[in-house]
Amino acid sequence: MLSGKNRAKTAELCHALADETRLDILDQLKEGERCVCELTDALQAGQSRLSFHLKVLKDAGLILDRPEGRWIYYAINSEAVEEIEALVGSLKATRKTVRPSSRC
Amino acid sequence: MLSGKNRAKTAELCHALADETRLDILDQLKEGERCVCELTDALQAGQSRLSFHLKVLKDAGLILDRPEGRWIYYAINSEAVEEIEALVGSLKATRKTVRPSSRC
DNA sequence: TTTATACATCAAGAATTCATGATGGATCAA
DNA sequence: TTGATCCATCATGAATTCTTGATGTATAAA
Repeated sequence: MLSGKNRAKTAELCHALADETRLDILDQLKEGERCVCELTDALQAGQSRLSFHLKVLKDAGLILDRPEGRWIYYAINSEAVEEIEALVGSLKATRKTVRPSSRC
Repeated sequence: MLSGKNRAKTAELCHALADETRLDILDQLKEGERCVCELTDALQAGQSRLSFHLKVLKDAGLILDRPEGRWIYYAINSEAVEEIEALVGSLKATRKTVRPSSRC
């Protein structure tokens, strides 16, 4: 069951994935880590806009950052992707039986 | 890669899952189909509020509805859950290699 | 036919999210 | 030290989402 923290965590993770710009970012990161300026080039998006979306992804735990000199490299956190995959999978119906009761 | 329609579809499905009320609904439907009035009882939520969220879930294809007399029974669409599970899974990093180039 | 129930939908406002441009800190090169 | 680059963050407004209460339709019971 999705109770308490799981439900909130699932909502947060799904919200992070519920935006095309963020999905584009993740698609780029699938190829390997990237810094923000590379992403602005690849995605034709403004810097502050990408920073905003990167923060959403990072707060949700979906990406990791690694500062190096002037740059900050972002990479997918595969553990988090697997976590949300499992949470989503847990939504599948368990019973195939007909409804148990009707009280309306 | 998440290109075009897949990206939009993923965003829509994830958006549908990015709300605690809707996750609560799905959690109820895991036990079997339910009508709206049963959900209002179980979730302590107003009827128009549930109708709103049920519509979001239905538009995304995550639930199916079956009218019967005065009632409308909703049920999880397991195919859609599996679809989004696969789409989310496709976000996992493919390369483990170090970044290929730096041009900033 | 009248009344009650189940549900969708609408209208209005509150809350949240997103985009854009500006500002500032940190790092590095000159 | 000066200037340039990379990035986060802030401020503002636009857009979207969510909640609530009201209205309307269909079904079924009285």
